[in-house]
Amino acid sequence: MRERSGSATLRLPSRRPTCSIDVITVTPRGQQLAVLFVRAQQARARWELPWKEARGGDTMGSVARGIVRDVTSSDPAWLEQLGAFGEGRRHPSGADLSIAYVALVAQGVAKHLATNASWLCATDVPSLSPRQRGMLEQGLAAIRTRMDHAPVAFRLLPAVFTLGELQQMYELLLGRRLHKASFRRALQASYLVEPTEEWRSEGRGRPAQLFRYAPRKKKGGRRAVRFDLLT
Amino acid sequence: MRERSGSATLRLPSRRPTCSIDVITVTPRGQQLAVLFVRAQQARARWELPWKEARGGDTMGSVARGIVRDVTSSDPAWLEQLGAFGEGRRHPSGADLSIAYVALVAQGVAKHLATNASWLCATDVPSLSPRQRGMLEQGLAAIRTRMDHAPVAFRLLPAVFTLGELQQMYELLLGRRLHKASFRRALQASYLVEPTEEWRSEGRGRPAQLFRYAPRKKKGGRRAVRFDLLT
DNA sequence: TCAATAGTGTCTGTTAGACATTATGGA
DNA sequence: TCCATAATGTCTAACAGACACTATTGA
Repeated sequence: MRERSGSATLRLPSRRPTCSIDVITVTPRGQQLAVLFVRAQQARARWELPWKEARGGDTMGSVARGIVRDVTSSDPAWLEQLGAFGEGRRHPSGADLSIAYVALVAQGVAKHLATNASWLCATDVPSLSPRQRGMLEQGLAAIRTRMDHAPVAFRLLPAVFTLGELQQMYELLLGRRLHKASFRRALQASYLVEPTEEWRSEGRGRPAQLFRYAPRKKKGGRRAVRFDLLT
Repeated sequence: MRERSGSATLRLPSRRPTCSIDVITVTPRGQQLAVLFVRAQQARARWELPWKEARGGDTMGSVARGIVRDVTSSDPAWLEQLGAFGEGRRHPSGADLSIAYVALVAQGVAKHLATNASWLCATDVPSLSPRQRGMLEQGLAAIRTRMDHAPVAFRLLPAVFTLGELQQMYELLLGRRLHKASFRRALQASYLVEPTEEWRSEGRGRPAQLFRYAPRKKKGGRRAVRFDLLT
């Protein structure tokens, strides 16, 4: 690395920063979101967000994806960088800075969870290091606000699903209730799903028609689905 | 740094990554946005986004703020992290990864621009390294989409301003035209400004009333300003 | 028949955007 | 008087959300 800086005064270098890649891995579990944690074998070990030391060789995204694969033995349905967290030194690794990623994993796909790994409810997370606590908070907020939910929701569902299941997935990701009629209107306008001939009965009540993900553009292009909709 | 990783398989470490802090510094200039670039003294030197090597000692945000101060001799009105960029090795510094920040500087505040620094029009940027090109693209997009424009627009304007000037600032930051009547309706509903007794004439046409930034909450709380408004 | 859930039709208040009109300065 | 710009009033189509109603199953 060139020992220059773009017109900025150069401080005396102390040392190269140490750097970790951390992943906030989230999965739907019933009516809630669960977050993936790991902890060391020893007794009284604290839960941590899974992380790995960053080295010069790999791209950050592939390291993050590898962490998810190693711990859950499944590929994330969605993976996005959250940002770099460096304030304070309080990270399980002691790294100077940490690049955080948010990953979404489909429900039940992670059959072979690593030992010492566990899904914990997002609303009741264990005590973490300050840096990982901030990452987790921002990561859950990013799921609610930053991502485009349409393509993700469908990757978290089976190939066919009821509109009720789809709405529940949206509500889980957005973290708020949606209005049923408005949800279906917006969905119809978005041309994202098409009905199948199948129906599924949950045991009581009227059976629900099954739909599949089939994005099409119609006249005037696909309308944006707003989903501001509140109950 | 502990030589462990959270339940993930550990690759053979190659070396600690080298890391730079880069800043996309943007300022309003007339009807356009201008971006801050620097270049080395030598002949045929390419323009670069200003950057500085990250060391263990400083927080990333203070390094980014220092870069803006050093080059523009003014404080940014807004500074936010864009993310970490590490794909490829093609950065002026040769750093393995770069933490990018986006900064907004008020127009005309930067009186003492560093030598070899220049504001270039955002729509006509020079050839950059692949990594910095990606950063710049995402940075300009983040200004349009990610930030909350209300508090920033006012920090980029003088203490009193016309509603036309305010709308132009919003249009500049959002990168699109707004509908005048809708803009003023939304502004009124937001309780963000209050009129002064002054008027300013631009030479021709009816003089415009001057307003000042005075956020208040009224009954039912401040309504969200949507500014989806298109001409 | 009743409970429970799926799906749909209608109504209303809100509002973005279009458009027109008035207000007020300079040339 | 004419033009340019500011500021404001009115109209309409779109739509979020509420509500009620029908449809279809199991108990």
